[in-house]
Amino acid sequence: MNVKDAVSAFNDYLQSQGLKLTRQRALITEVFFDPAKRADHPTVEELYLRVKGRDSTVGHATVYRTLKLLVDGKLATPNRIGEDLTRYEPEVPGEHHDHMVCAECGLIIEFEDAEIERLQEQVAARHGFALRDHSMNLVVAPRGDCARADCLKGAAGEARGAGAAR
Amino acid sequence: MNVKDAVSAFNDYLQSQGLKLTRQRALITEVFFDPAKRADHPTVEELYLRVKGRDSTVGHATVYRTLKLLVDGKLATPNRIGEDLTRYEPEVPGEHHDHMVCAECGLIIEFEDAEIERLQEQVAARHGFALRDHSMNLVVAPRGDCARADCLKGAAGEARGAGAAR
DNA sequence: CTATATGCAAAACGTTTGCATCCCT
DNA sequence: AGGGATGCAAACGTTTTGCATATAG
Repeated sequence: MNVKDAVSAFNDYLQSQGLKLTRQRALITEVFFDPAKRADHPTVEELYLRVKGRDSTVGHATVYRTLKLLVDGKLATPNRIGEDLTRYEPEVPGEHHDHMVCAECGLIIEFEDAEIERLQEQVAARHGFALRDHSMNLVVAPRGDCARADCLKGAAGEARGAGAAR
Repeated sequence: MNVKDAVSAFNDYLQSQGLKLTRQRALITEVFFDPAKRADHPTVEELYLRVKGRDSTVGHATVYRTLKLLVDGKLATPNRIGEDLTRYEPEVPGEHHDHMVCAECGLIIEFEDAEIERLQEQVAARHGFALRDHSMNLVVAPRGDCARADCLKGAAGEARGAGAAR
């Protein structure tokens, strides 16, 4: 999903709700879906600062409010990966992935595993429920040294969709 | 792990750190490990209120500070199951489980699945990491009506109906 | 035009911390 | 006795909200 599609999808959502695509909302969405930053999971503050860099008049509240709308419109997902801050990640409709965070350097790796998801549904079913959503975060440690920049040393990119550093 | 063992284990930890087992710390630990409440995952506020019921002089800060010590001592685990609040759960050394939360009523069910855990290790290994820890939360919905006797639907205050609205 | 959105600053929330006092060991 | 520990309230950082003004459609 490129920037233009994201803004367009957001606009569709806004219109369906009788809301408006303002200059600020478009800008925030553009910055959030900026291809150069797609791998990270910004906090509201980080996103606010990036937005501010392009338009210093945008206020804190607008970023919070817009992020909430993006979540409602399924274009963003809040994620509490670490411990404290809420991070948001750009969402590509239809795709799903979980996270792996390196305990040494904090690198966040995305992955998906169909087999695990199948088992999750089984577990829910076993308790009489239907699986509606899930979150899974693995805390991992490198085997050997952690070289920060490329913590995935030796990680021959197998498991597809593992959009780690690139 | 019963109440007495928990307090004792906490005391061991405290002594190892040159800290003291005070009346308040013992009380908070007792309340936290109260068998009648072992299934739930109290927020700091909930625990504070329960403690306050037994000794109204205990302050907010002490509960926060003690909970942090319990976490350091591996007797408690912070868990962000729903969306907002941090919930703490009594930890039994050697045991592990994940959570399933009902989107309708907020009921939290604990489960463990060896197969999923095995796959998690595989995923980590596939990326060149060793699995150190993980958290997994399933958001589920009852099939049809929630017929569970322990369905918390309508139970204000406790476990807020996670997720749902999206 | 009118409903919605904005920016600001203040409020609200959970959590932490400084400090004078208190209490374990 | 003395180094923790406590309770209180003030401080904190994040997120929300009230309000007067600005703007999209």
